[in-house]
Amino acid sequence: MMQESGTETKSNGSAIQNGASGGNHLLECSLREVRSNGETPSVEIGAADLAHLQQQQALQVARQLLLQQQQQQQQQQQQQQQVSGLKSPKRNDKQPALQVPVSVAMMTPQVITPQQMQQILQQQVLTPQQLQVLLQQQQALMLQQQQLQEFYKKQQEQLQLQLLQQQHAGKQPKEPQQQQVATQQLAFQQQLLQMQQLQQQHLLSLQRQGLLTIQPGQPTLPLQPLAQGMIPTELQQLWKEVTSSHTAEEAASNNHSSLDLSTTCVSSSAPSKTSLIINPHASTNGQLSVHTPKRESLSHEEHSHNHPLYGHGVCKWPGCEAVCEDFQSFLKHLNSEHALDDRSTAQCRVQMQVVQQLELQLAKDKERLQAMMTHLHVKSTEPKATPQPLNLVSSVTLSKTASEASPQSLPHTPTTPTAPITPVTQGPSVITTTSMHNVGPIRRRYSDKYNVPISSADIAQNQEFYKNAEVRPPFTYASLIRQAILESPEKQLTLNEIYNWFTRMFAYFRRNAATWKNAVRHNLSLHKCFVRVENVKGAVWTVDEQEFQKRRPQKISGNPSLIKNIQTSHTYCTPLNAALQASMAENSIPLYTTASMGNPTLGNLANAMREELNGAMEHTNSNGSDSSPGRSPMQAMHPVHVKEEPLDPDENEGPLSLVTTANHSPDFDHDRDYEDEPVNEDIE
DNA sequence: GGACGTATAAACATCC
DNA sequence: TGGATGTTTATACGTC
Repeated sequence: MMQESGTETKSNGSAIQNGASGGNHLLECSLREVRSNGETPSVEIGAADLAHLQQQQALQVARQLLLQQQQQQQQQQQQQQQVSGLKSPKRNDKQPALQVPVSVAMMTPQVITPQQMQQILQQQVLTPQQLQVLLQQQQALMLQQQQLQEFYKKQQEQLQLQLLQQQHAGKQPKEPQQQQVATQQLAFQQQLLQMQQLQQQHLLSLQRQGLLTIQPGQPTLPLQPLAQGMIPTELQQLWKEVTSSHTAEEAASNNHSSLDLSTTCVSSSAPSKTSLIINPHASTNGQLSVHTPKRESLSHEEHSHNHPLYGHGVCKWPGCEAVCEDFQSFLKHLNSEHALDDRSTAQCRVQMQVVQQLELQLAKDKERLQAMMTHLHVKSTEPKATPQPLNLVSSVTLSKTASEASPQSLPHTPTTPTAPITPVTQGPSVITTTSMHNVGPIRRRYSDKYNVPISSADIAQNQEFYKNAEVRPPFTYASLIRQAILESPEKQLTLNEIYNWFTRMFAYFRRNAATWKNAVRHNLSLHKCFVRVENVKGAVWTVDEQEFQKRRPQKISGNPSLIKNIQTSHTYCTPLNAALQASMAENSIPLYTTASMGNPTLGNLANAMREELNGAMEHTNSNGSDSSPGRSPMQAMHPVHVKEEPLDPDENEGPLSLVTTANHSPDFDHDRDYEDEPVNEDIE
């Protein structure tokens, strides 16, 4: 037992340590690889060399600029002559030829691409702090670059527009216009050049700080197209999946087609409903039309059901949550507030990163799970001989299609009583693929380890996570309903308010409403602890705590081994949150690691763990007398339960699954009786 | 193997 | 009349 606890704590601690750097996951991985390899940079170049190289590069860019400027002017002159010489309007079709030929170097001032970053990391030994500095500066530069790029594209469009007008007019003097165009281009290119130089200086400063060394064999941060540098192949795919609909909508509504993101999205090969929205034939001059008959043929109702950015009358654009009464107003809101501008694009990128991080986290947790299972498998196969680790893995990697195809036949809960592993019971691994991809109403069983009564602290700590990630919360319906009711000011809610709480608190319950609402109603009716009260407004539901406690008696009262038990239970309950936090922190998910979870540094996590432990001990010593303002019903019920114990002695035998028992293995299942929820309640 | 708890699905009744 | 609400039953699964 103690050994197991120690193992848990230890592994958890390592997870925390991994997350302590707070840096990019990829960087961390690379860093760890580097460290594990024990490699050191073989050759370094000095600051002077770097500066020299960069100067040369800048000169080269400038030369290219001049050359392109000349070519461009020549080209435009030719174009003008052609346009003025020909009467056919078909010439307008060749507008793309008027695209200002932007040098790749121009569009990509020296920004370190992820690949470059990895290369660098593979050669350097950087501290997490250095990495963070590097990353922050890099992100700032990327943002600047992105803004410049978009500005440049707007300029291009304006130029095209002007040129078009000029061509249609056909009488305007061409030379001044052309000069103006050239002047604008030159000015902007100078801006870009300055930007590039700034970034070079930034890199130089990094190099001086010892954050960056570059091997002479390598080009100094080769200039690559932005699209290649910032959106690797996987990221593009991810982008397609994640943002296909909304970017398409935006692209259409804003009549833009030049943005890389939009085009990337539109070109997605994955069949999606948005492919209907976008009329492929409506493209004129490479631009998407705003409204097409095909698009209008889809009812708003259908849109409102399908649009990932709209749900429950609320705009789901990250950080928006504007209330839109109907889909029409939502569309207006979307077009007005989330038009294709710098902010929206930046938010898209952020979202993209979030998704990427989640994917990374998933992959990492899968690995960790595999390692844990392998470890436990080896240990536990000795006494028990029917482990099925492969099944466990396969259940985790179930595809959505497979899950939906034959939900019953698949091992959603692959644990068998004899299995030494409880696969999906690690805290973070609540984010299983099955739950992530579980769309249809799949009948699945969650073990009691999942169906734990909710803890206010649990939900508070992971609130943001469950709000955003479509992960099934590891709590029973009854616990969730109770939590919803108790969270309300008057400790009573109408059914609809309970529904709203579910959808508000858990992204998971924003799907399959019929299923879970039915379950909610079923639970309300089934459990005596939920009391229906006729109110002025109508019927409201309240919680009868005594009844609720009857269902889950606490063995804690009067138990001589109380302290030990509390500690034991704490050993199990802490890793859930800590592991979840560590996992999040490890993968640097800012969304979930800021407000809701605090700063997931090693120190903070350690503090949190200590506080939890202290809370448990205090709670133990106070013997259930709770002084917290948010009175925990559990704690409040302790005396009541003492009274009831003689009435139903059998309940003492029952499991006390008041706390997530996520990390324990069947080897110590007998300790479940001692798990206690108020440990978490105290924190809140 | 049975009791128990839970999830899911469905049928049905009632009310607005 | 249809949807929301509430009740009840059946079934499946996991744990003890």
